[in-house]
Amino acid sequence: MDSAGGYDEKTLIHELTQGLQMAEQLKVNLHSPETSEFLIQKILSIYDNALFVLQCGDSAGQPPAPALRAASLPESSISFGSPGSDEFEFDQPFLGRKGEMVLSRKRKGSITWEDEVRICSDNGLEGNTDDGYNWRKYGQKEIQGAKFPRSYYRCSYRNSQKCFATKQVQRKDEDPTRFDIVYKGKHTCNQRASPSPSPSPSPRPPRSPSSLLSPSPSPSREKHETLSNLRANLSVNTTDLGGEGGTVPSLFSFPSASSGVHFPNTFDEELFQVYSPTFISPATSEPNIFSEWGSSQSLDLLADVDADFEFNFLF
DNA sequence: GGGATTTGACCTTA
DNA sequence: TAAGGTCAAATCCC
Repeated sequence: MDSAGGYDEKTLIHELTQGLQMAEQLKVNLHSPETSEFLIQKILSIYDNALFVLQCGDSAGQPPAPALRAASLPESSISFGSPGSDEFEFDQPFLGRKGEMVLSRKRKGSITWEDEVRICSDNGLEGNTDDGYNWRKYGQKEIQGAKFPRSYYRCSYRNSQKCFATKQVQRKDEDPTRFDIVYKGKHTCNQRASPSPSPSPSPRPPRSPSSLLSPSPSPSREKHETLSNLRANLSVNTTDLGGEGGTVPSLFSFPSASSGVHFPNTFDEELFQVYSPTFISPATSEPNIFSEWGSSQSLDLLADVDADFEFNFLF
């Protein structure tokens, strides 16, 4: 159970502490323009949220809708693995949100980033984890130790545009209103780049309430509405990120970084070149879904970052 | 009829 | 060898 407030005093202190840490990291990383820019974005975001919390309190028991907040990166952990592969493999075992080691049989290599999405069930959006992309479900699997099955989705444009992005959606055991969404691979399709109506395949709504894990693809207009609804009802849980164990800070987590953010030489450039257009710059006409994911997004770089990266992210 | 979902079987990896 | 991930035939829905 989350802290009832979500954004209580403790959280506020945590936010401010994070901001302080980010400022320190900024001081260390002034030589890197990209890193500096990123850290500035994060600091602004953190303090923006802190102010918002102070101003608005916690009337709804949930963080404020983050859509307009300075956001840059998805609430998530991102795992980087071996380079040069366009296959979307899996991340490393990682520390869970409560600090426990998540044992998984995931494959090494490639990039994943994980999001925890809370879906409110009182507005008909339950199970709608639409993130602006069109996904096609290709599998569902019972996962050991998990109460709910995991659903597997791939980009609807896998064939037509050779877009090999995939995602996994897992309803959380402890809170069925929340979903862990693990994105794998990159979108090479144009479905978010162009605001024109969605090309075939024509989307359709979920066929039944049982498809709670099926994000319903929708036409762009409906998608906008859906996103608007999500914006108002989607929250990203950050309260238990590193909460109890404290080993997974809600902002940065670098395995080898003791005090400051340290980007491997090839990493920071790749990261920012790749992510900036998507996560930081609201350049696209489509709503930047990642910018809606809240104020306290984290970017956890958890896996092997000792290799050169050749990834090209095209969202 | 075409496209999406379901689901059991098969494949891959640790 | 077990578990996670993917395939593909069957089924459903518009």
